[in-house]
Amino acid sequence: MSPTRETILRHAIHEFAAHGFEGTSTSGIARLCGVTQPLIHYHFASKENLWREAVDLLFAEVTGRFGQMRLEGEGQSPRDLLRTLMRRFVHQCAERPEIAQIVLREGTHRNPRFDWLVERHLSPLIAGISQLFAASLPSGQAEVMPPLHVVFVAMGGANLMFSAPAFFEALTGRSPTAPEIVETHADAMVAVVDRILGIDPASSGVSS
Amino acid sequence: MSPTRETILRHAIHEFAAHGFEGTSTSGIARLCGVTQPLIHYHFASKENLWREAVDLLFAEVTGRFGQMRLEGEGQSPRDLLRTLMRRFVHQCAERPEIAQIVLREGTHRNPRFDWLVERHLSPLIAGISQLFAASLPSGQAEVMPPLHVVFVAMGGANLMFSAPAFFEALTGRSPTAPEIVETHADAMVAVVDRILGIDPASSGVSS
DNA sequence: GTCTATAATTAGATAGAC
DNA sequence: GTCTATCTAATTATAGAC
Repeated sequence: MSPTRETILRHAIHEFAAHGFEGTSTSGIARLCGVTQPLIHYHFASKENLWREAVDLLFAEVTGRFGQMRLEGEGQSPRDLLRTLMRRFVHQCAERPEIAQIVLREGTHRNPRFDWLVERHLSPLIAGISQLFAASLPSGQAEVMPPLHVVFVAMGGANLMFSAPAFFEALTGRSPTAPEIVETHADAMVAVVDRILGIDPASSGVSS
Repeated sequence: MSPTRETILRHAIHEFAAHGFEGTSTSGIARLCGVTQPLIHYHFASKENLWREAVDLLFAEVTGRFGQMRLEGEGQSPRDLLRTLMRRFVHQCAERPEIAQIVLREGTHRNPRFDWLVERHLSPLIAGISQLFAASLPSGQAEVMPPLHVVFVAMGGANLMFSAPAFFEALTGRSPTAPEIVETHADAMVAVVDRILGIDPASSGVSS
C-alpha cells in the first residue's frame, strides 16, 4: 500500500471514530495528512468508500488476532479459552477504541453502511464468542442469562470506559488507558466472567 | 413551555442522539418539526444552546426517577436497593437510549460540551451508584473489582444493546426493545450483579 | 412567533494542469 | 500522484417583513 493511502486511512479511522461518518469531513482528514482534499478522491473515489476501506483496515488486525487465538486455544477448555479471550478483549478495547466507537456511532439505527459492517466483520466474531459462552455456562444458567445477553454484557462492560475515555477521565482525573487501569479492568472483567460461569473465586488462581 | 419549543426539543434529542452534535443539522430538525430553520434560532439562539437545553430535558426525568428511588429505598439494604436500581436502569436504557447515545457520542474526547454534561448531570449519578456498590461488595472483593470498574461494567453491560439497537437487530432479527427481551436482559443484569456481590443463585428469589 | 431572503462558510466532488 | 481552480449543495446565523 502506498504511504499516502496509509496515512489517509490512519487519520480517517481516527476521525470517523471521533466524529462519526456524518461529522467527519474529507477536508479535515486531508488537512491532518498535509495533503489537499481532492487527493482523497483520487485515492478513494468517495467519502463512503474511504469509510469502508478504513473499517476494513481496522478489523484486519482484530480478525487476525482472534484467528490466532483459536489456534493457540486448541486443547484448552472452553472456560479457559473464554477467560483468556476476555482478558485480551479488554486490552484490545484499550488499544483500539476506534472499533467500538465506530460500531456505536453507526449502530444507532439500521443503514446500509452498518449492515455491511455487521455482515462483513461483526457477525462472525459474535457467533464464535456466543458459542463459547453457551458451552461454558453451568446447566440451567442459560435460561437466566442467555449466551447472547452475556455477550452483550461482556462487550459493553469491557468497552465503555475506553469508548468514552472522556467520561472516565472527567470522573477520575486519570486516563483509562493507563497500563495499571487497563490491567485492573481486565482483572475485574475476568472476575465477572468467573462469577457468571460459577467459578469459585477462592479456588481460582491467576488466569492470564 | 410553548408547544413549538417542546416539539423542537423532542426532535432535537432524537437527532443529536442518532447523528451526534456535528452530524445533526438545525435545518434537518426544523424540517422534522414542520417549521423553518430560522425559527430554531429565535427559540434557542444557537445550535450549541439547543443541544444543552435538549440534554437538560433528557436528564430531568432520569434525575427525578433516581431521586424518587432514593426515597422509596429508605430502610432497604444497599444490596436490595442495588438490585432494584439495576433492574430499573435496564428499563431506563431501553426506554431512553438517547442518554447513553449522547454520552457515547460526546465522550470520545474531552470538549467543553462534554465537561458541562459530566459536571451538570453525570457526576452526581455515578457518585451515588459507586457508593452503593462500595457498600455492597463482599470484603476483599473491592481489590479485585473496584467499585468504579464495576459501575462501568454495569452501565456498559446494561446499555450496549439499546445504544446500538441496529447491532442487536442485525444479529438476531429482533428489536432489543421488545418487552420480553428487555425483561430477559434485566433478569440477566440482576443475576450478574448477584454473582458479583456473591449472592448464591440457589438461595435468591425474584428480586424486583 | 413565524416567515422570506440572504450572508458567509463549508461540504463532497470534478476538470484539468503538471 | 498531487496540485489549483471551481461547481453545486448544504451549513449556521442574521435582517427584516408581517
